Amino acid sequence: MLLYKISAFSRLGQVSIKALRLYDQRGLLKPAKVDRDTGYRYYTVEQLPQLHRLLVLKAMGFSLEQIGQLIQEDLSLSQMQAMLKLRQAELQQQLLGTQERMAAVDAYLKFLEEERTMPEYTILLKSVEPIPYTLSVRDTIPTYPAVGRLLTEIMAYIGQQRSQPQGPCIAIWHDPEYKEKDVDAEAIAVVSDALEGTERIKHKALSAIEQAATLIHRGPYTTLNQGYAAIVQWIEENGYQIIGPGREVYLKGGAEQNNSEYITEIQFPVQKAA
Amino acid sequence: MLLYKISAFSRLGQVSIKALRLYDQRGLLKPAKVDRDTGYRYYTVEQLPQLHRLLVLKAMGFSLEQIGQLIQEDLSLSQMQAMLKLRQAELQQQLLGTQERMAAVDAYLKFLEEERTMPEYTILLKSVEPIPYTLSVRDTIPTYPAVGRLLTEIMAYIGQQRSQPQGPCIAIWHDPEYKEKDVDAEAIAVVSDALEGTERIKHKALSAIEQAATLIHRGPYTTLNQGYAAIVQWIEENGYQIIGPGREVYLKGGAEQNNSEYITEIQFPVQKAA
DNA sequence: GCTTGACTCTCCCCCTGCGGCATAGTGTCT
DNA sequence: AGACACTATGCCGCAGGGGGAGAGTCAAGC
Repeated sequence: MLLYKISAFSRLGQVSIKALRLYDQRGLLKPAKVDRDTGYRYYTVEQLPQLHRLLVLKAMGFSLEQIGQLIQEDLSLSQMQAMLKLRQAELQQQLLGTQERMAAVDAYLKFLEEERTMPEYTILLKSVEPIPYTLSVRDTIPTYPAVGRLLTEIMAYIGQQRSQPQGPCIAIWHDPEYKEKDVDAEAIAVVSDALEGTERIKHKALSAIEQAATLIHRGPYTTLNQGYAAIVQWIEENGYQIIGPGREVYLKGGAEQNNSEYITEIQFPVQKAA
Repeated sequence: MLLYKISAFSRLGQVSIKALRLYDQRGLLKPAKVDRDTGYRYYTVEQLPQLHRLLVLKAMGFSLEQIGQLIQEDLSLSQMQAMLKLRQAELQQQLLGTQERMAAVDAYLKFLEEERTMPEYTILLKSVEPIPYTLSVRDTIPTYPAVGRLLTEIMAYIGQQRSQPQGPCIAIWHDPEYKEKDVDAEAIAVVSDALEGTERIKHKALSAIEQAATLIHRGPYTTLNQGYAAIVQWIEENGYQIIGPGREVYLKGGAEQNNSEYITEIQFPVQKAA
């Protein structure tokens, strides 16, 4: 049987020498013979079909470890099918991921094309972690800014209990639609675990948001509506829909209405529209 | 200005501490202040919008190095657009790659579903490297196996020149369709660079194939038609079309017709059908 | 037989974007 | 002052090899 040295075999199989050595090391394709003295690897053409199979599986995106299992001789048909289906699902996931990235790039390009200026807002799709310990007051308030009074109320209670907030304040707007007045609002402060609530100030956990469109707004509260316009437009243009109440996170804020240094994060739970 | 330690800032921004330290090191997001003595990093909420921008770009799939360029303050609109378009093209490539992998997995699964048996042939889509120095005879021959005589002719010439073939023999079938007789065939042997040709035995370079569907067949030449059936079916089912003459590479072969140990690679130049 | 140049071997570092772990120094609360 | 939670740096690992160093081998020409 004619033996080929590694470079000849590499030309026959159109695979790099480095790759062949790696496949040997990983046990995917052992040379037909290895010289005991010199360590030289020798291959035969009989191994080309094996290499071919290996490359086919690699072209499907299997990892070398998976390929190692797949080229076992005793692999049953159903095992093969199971791994293929798994790979199919993974590829589907990857496809969705790439498509989302594409959509984000496209949207950004479109924005630059139309506005001819760097965007003031960048919308980020992300998951929002749950917060296990919070104090919350939910009430109907006359106008949006009035949520400040609910927050003040909670902060007063926290101070009275000789404790401190453990993170930024949060507001949740429960109305399914925009309302000018009589807003169903919830004010939330993050607290340490030991602090208990009252009848009005309830202790609760704030749930996570699997997928949220988020935006960070800089400037006074009076300009928040610009941020809302941008995020709602983004959600529409990117084929998502709002599936829950929006949140505002007061990363840097206070009681004044027009302090231009405030920083607020707007979060909307969304999902891909059908 | 309120300073946050790294874990607090990591919670605010929903980014791991490890990532923040990496971004610092790569110059993507330097902390507002670093304690000279302890090395502690301190961040401000002002940096949340920056982090946000960074995450947006990351969600588009940019590498950290690219992000480093993209968040320069003096980046012009057109530079931004150029990088976005580049990224768009890369993502498009990635999308095509994943779709091809999906198609390969799907085809394999479908085969297993229908045949309920491990396939005898594995078709691999790959590029074929050019071969710079070859001797070639092209002629019309009565039947396919008669190409052996052309090859014998070339080998005799090579031996006469006191040289040896440098790789496997190759045949190219130039007929645009299958023909029973009077086949337009080309026989090719790989030689070293110095060897010159004759009037009949021409010295030429064998061009590369950008994308070829390839299959490795084991068995006598009389069973090659099974391999052809499999590869043609695969090409049709996977939405490709043949765009050039097919090749046979005699990886292990000889003059006999029914030697069952022969190994032959079949190559068809293809492209995605419109 | 000897030299030369082309191959081949094994090792080690590098790439990405962090996660995990080890070890040592800090901050804060009782 | 001790305990515990944080933080720092630094090293290893990941997948699939690429690149290169340093040393040993092979084949051909003289």
